[in-house]
Amino acid sequence: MDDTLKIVEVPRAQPLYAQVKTLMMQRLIAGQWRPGEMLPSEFQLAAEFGVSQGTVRKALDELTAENVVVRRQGRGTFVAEHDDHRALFHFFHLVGPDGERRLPESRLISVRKGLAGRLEAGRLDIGRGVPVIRIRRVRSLDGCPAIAETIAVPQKLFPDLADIREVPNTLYDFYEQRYGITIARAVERLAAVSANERDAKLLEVTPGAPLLEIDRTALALDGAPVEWRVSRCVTSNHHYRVELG
Amino acid sequence: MDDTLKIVEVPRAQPLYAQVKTLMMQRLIAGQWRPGEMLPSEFQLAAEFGVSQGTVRKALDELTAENVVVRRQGRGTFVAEHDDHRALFHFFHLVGPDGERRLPESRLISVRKGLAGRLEAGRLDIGRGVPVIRIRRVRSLDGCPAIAETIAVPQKLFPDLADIREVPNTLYDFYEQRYGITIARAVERLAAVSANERDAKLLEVTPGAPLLEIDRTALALDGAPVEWRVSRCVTSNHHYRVELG
DNA sequence: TAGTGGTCTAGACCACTAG
DNA sequence: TAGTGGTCTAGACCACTAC
Repeated sequence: MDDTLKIVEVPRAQPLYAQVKTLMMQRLIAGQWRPGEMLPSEFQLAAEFGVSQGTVRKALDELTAENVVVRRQGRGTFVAEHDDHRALFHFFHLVGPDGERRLPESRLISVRKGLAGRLEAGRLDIGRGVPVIRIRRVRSLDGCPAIAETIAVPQKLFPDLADIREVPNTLYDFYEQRYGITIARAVERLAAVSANERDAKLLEVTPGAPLLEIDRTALALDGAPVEWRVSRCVTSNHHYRVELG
Repeated sequence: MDDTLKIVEVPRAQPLYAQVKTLMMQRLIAGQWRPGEMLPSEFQLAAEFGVSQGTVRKALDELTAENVVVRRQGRGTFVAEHDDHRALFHFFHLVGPDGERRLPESRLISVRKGLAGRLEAGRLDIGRGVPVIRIRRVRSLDGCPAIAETIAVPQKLFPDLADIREVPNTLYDFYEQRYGITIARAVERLAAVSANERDAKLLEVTPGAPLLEIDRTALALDGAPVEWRVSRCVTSNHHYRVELG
């Protein structure tokens, strides 16, 4: 077709399948394909990009491995969505003594507007003094308060978040549905700290008790940081689980 | 060939490439292909297994993704080895404030024989009272003692380990070269704890100081647990880094 | 130059899903 | 039954490595 994008300009700068993958990624970032939507079939995509079905498949295989799309035999290829299961499986690593994950319950403490401090500015890659929204909450596991959480996001990306009365338990699908922001990846920094007075009150432990601090920066599809979250966790009944390849 | 293994007995119980992968994995576990060795080429493997080159490639792609083999264009496919880089990159997650990894230095405290207690028996999947070897050491980062480590392994798998005077810094390549045991995967359980008297002395902190406890079970190629390691870490100058997909 | 893995194609058939 | 992804094949050419 005339309006088909020419992919190869300088031959073999990148493999064809990588170019196709980049083009599809760009559409996903631009919101041309929305979460939950079905993508065109392999043959349609192959025709559109002017490559073979196998090349499209290789690009889709990589996007599948990165949890960007989900493929279901007989049904089609869909843009990945943030449901409870994904939140729990990919972004929540606290498990009980049995190794089983549990979805925590949340109690909202406050939602406030503010201006980015040094740390927030660094983590969110914005300037100091830029408006942010801060959320505080306590999350419970098995009925016991276990996680004291502070969340900071740029106000620009989440315009009316500060006016929200009830914040849902799993935030990432909320970000996606209400603000069109998909959390694709995250980096966590873990350290052991001592509970301060406030932690102690919220988590019902003695001041000075050891807590696991999880400092998470969450990134959107395009790699930009969009949320900074610090969770202080009681680990007497739960632990953080990591699998190493 | 006459002695070629027939792969398909019940057609399509598993995809062909998965069967090929399993067969190759069995050879790796049996030590028929040793770490560092070169595997036959795709075409040779395809001929041997009676499948096409593409099917072998798919199996090799998965083994590559699992860090079991390493492929180098123009050279061949090799059984993965435990070098310092792999130890650092796949099995060591403590990084400095800049996010860079550093290889820690080790000071050996003791190597002792003993009998498996309840926890050791559970983690190593052996019976209580089975002979084990316990290693204690302190590891330093940037010259400061930062990790107090206790390691337990079944004596049966590491016959003369208790007689060793000097234990090398990176144990996994040592296990591989001396005992033919390849560590393929590991599961870590993280929690925050308070330093006891011994921790405090070894790590030069005050008793009660918060420490990050890393409880790791390391698994061999066949999935059997072969090492249990508990590391208590000072995280005032370093943190444990996790990337979430 | 020969041998290896890396890419790309074209086409076949199977397994699953939905109407 | 039609359409989708999943598997498998056969063959071509390229890029890299070693001799």
